[in-house]
Amino acid sequence: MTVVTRFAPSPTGFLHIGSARTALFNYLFARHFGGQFLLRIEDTDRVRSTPEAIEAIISGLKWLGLDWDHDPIFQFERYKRHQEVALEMVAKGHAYYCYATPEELEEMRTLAGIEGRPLRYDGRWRHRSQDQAPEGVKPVIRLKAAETGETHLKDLVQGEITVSNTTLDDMVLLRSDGTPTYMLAVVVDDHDMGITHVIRGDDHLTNTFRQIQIYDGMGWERPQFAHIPLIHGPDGAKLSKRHGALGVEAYRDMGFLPEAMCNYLLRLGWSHGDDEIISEKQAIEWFNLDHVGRSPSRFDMAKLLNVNAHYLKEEENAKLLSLILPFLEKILGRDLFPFEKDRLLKGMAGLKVRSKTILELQEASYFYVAPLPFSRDEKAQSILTEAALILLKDLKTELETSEISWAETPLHENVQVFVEKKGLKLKDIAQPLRVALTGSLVSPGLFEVMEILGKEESLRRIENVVRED
RNA sequence: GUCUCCUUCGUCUAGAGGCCUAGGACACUGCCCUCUCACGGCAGCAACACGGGUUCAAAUCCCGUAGGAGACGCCA
Repeated sequence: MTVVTRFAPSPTGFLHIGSARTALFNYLFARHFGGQFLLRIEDTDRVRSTPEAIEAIISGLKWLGLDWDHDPIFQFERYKRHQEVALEMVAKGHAYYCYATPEELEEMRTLAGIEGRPLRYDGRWRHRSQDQAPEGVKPVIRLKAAETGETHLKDLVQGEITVSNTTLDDMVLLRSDGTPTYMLAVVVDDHDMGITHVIRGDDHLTNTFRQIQIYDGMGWERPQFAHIPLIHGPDGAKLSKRHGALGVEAYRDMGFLPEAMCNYLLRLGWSHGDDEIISEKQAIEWFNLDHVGRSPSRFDMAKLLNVNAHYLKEEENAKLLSLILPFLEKILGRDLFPFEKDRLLKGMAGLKVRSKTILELQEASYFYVAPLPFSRDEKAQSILTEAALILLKDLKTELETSEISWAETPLHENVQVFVEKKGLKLKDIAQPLRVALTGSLVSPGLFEVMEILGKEESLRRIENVVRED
């Protein structure tokens, strides 16, 4: 049997981090078994579904590299099929028309709440005949759920779960306007699409028992279910916007790499022994549902940052350059010259080990192309004492006249000798020199920077601070 | 309220009755490296929710208790 999984988001907002993980698990599971991963947009809520949200979901998935098979299926386009199934359920005696008004239902729930009963529909139209239908009320179609016995579910993550059928309620399958509810549409679509494994958030776990009633009523084979725990915020409560329930594009904008996001999300709730850094190839090879945990996990920005920093270090320099280019060109208000790109490319190795995100990388790299004079903060400025400036001036003269080749190691040696002759240590000139070259107290290694900037530019930068007074 | 699920360091987790004096990673602390900041290396801190069983032996199995989460819509 070929494995077929699906990701079925409702386009009512961005692709948030929990959904992204669900998509990732479905993707990996399908790829692991050489099966198919399908995308279905659940847009039956006509009021809340938007084209922008559809776009956000699709671009989010693409960014993460979770490519799906075939064209996406839009659930709303299948509403006739859903109606057909609802009617068939009525014909088979597994569903019935209900004429209760929304006000009536509201009242029913309030009363149940007061009396401490479950907040469920009481089945008042279950046994009434349609001749008693009130004038002008359009009915909904409700499931005629089993009232006795138990329903068993062997969930691939949660294990065996049994629920008494007395807790099931007669949920709405078809709304009074003829549109299907989620409960009906998922089941029909999952069945028609040949989904073999439904991997979704465990907020759907209790729904599953109700959905099983539809599979059974229609005589359809049930798929395998795997309900994965939700992601919680750092405080253990449901993930909210305050702590990370952002769209994946927000993480992209914060400077995270898609590989890092996937790796982090994968390890949240799933493990493979002590492995932490897992490539996509390896993830596909290793992933299955056996090692998905059953308890909810908390979103931890610090760990995400760490994983991102790792992938940043591994990433190719040219790729990183292409990621920071738009930022630099925007600040400078012009395209970069080839020699500037060249500098950045050479400097990338030293820059990327010092950055955790692309945003940090952008800022850290700016000095390589920034125009003189640098804007310096107070601390950097305070390093440039009179004594320091004299020292820099001497150093400049020394470097100008020296015949050494302008490369990291000889520069290091040369400057070393220079300070020692003055009875000083390298650290005595290091910070002033750094401020002159980069405008900052923090940067890649001095001599690496000097080599990359070249003799002319390095001396120009030193001259620039020396001349200020 | 009713039903269902969950519970190992602060966080993510390893752990399928003896390999557990409970391992790894992040975070944190200290040291080393050192021109700054990082990186890297070394070391440290730190957990089986609680109470009963079963067993020669339990983090692992069973039962309670507590705490947490989810579901209970003509939302998905």
